[in-house]
Amino acid sequence: MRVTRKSDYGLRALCTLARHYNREPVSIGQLSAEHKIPEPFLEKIMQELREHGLVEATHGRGGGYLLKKRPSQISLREIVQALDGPIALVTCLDPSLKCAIEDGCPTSPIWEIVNHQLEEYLASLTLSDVMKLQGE
Amino acid sequence: MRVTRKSDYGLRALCTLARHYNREPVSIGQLSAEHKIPEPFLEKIMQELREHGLVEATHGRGGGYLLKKRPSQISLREIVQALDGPIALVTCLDPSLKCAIEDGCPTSPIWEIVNHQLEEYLASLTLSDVMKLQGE
DNA sequence: TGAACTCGGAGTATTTTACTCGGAATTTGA
DNA sequence: TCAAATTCCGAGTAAAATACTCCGAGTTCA
Repeated sequence: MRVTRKSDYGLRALCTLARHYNREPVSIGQLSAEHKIPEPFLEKIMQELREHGLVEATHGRGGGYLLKKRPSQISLREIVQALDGPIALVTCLDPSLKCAIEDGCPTSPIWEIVNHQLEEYLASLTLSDVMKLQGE
Repeated sequence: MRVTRKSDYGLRALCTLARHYNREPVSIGQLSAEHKIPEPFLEKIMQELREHGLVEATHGRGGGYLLKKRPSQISLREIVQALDGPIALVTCLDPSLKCAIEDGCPTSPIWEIVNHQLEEYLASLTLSDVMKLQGE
């Protein structure tokens, strides 16, 4: 029942990018220094976020990453899905796998409900909510 | 973002025990056959559930497990906590560990909220809800 | 007394997570 | 035009968590 460190790190980095929204790009070096995240690992994370359309990168000197959408348009759900893959509380619910027990699985209905609830809740929270909570 | 197989298996086994509530105990052998769970693994799971007061065991021939409380008194939260440990979406929130970033952690407030929401939701669902959803 | 059970501790195998490494491509400034 | 600063990409490795197994001992009952 845990989000991976990738999602945790990713969210932290995105917070910084949210602060820099509409300003100069932020490099891996800066991001990893600010959040104490190992550089090469964060590099992978940012690449995945880019592949999923959450950030964009500019190459070369002075380059780095920027949010591709407004902070209020980026939900926790997108972030977690981008970095951890589909949200599936039990393997049954992972679309890339199939449930071992074809039918009459006694527990999948309840997990489906919980899973759906969780997804919706994560979808309702955005980077700007995260920012708002920061000062407190 | 996944519940371990222990919780998944545990819930399945508890469903069977719920059907047998106030009847004869059910052995590991029966439970593992019904749900196709490896016997020695299920044995461990049932032991943990017993240690957490969710089931009770009777030894010897004809023995096995029974629910210790009514199905409507056993929540998904208890089950998951018994088998997977504390519900903590990020390591920050695990009471047995401490957050690496002492203060000013930018993301822990939001995770705390999501975590709390999830816990409450799991607490609101009980074994009898799981049973009700089964037939459908 | 022996078969059908659980108990408890200590192990192992597998999978997932958390990272590292190195070389190529791109951009900018001196 | 060259060197520094950056991302890109593919392939790897290390560590940790999960998913199990094994075995000997204790209980209960017929």
